[in-house]
Amino acid sequence: MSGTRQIDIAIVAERLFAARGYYATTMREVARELDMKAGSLYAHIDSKEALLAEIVERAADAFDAAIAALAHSKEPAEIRLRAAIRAHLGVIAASRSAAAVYFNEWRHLSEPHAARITQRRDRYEAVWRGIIADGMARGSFAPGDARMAARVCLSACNWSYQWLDPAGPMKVGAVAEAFAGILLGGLVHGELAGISTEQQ
Amino acid sequence: MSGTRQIDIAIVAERLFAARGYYATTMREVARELDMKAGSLYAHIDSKEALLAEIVERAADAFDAAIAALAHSKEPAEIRLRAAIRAHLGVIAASRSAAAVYFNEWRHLSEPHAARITQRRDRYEAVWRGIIADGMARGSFAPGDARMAARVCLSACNWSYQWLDPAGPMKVGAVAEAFAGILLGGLVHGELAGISTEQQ
DNA sequence: CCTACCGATCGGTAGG
DNA sequence: CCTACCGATCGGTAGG
Repeated sequence: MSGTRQIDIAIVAERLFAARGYYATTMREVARELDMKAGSLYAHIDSKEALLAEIVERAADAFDAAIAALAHSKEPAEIRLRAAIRAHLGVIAASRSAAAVYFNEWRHLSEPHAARITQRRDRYEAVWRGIIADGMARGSFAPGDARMAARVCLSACNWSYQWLDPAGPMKVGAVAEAFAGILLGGLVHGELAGISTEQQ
Repeated sequence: MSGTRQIDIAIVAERLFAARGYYATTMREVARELDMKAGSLYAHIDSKEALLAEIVERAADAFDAAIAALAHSKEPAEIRLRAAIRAHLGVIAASRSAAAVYFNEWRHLSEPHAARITQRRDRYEAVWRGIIADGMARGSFAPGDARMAARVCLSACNWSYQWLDPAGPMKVGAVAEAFAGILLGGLVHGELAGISTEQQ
């Protein structure tokens, strides 16, 4: 279940699943990068899908862990949201391929598992929504639809996995500051009112 | 090349590619939804990949067309960016599955084609960057890194394909207003300075 | 961890 | 547009 060889396999699979996609990656490719034969992989794993499940679940763990301390913090909402942005981008930067698999390939999990991931993602989003709703309630953010505002923030942060590169010219902390500057600026000073209830 | 039957095939393929992914979708599934046999598809299309290429290219056309008038408009940057957000979300809402294929499956195109799509996407991003740089130069947006700011805005808008639903409780126009409220608020009033050049 | 292999299925074609 | 089929390749297993 957790031998060192099993970890090697997961690392290679994570990279290939991220680069080519789950279905486009064959177990023969995974084996080849480890100088093994495809059949030998199954001494360490149960199935290709179990491998995907493990990678996705571990990525969800990383996101959860990164904001766990913020969920019930008593800090002001601006501080908490800024920290959440930094944490979220930090997880992505620390493992772009895990993030890519988490965001793109989870849907290839079969049914009890896919629903579980959706549920975890909903809970994660609820933490962001809670921070923003708190800021609106206390008046540090402009009043508005916290659910939609959380989605705007998370959408921006999620997509960054497409281009965020820790080895790139801009450090992850600087990218997080840019995100926070715009998103917090918008939440504090933007015109969010009126987007709340008048929709049908 | 463009018979009505060929369009039917593209419509079905677009939906299945979006729902299951390119590799996970078989030509037999596409055929089955059209009450055909798999082999018969090839009287109308050249290959599975050519079908993907057509869908992706058409989606890129839709995004380009939606902001074409904004690229060289003389309007103020706030107006243009707001219009770009509305247009972008409008394209996604009008065809979520095309957007999903465009964002997720283009990488399965083989090489001259994949590079072409990357290039088109870069040019599209450059229009957004141009609008934001213009706003910063004229002082209607806070000074900062226009490239990064454009990425924040586009990242938020792109990810919306994951949940934006024209049949949902919130109208697309209202969603666009929420996006514009936060993103424009952040660009106008946010703290964007200092994120520009001091990175490595 | 390998050899050898299995049934299933894939994209695509030939010939009508 | 169908029948019939092809070579290739897939995830996975048996038996060592």
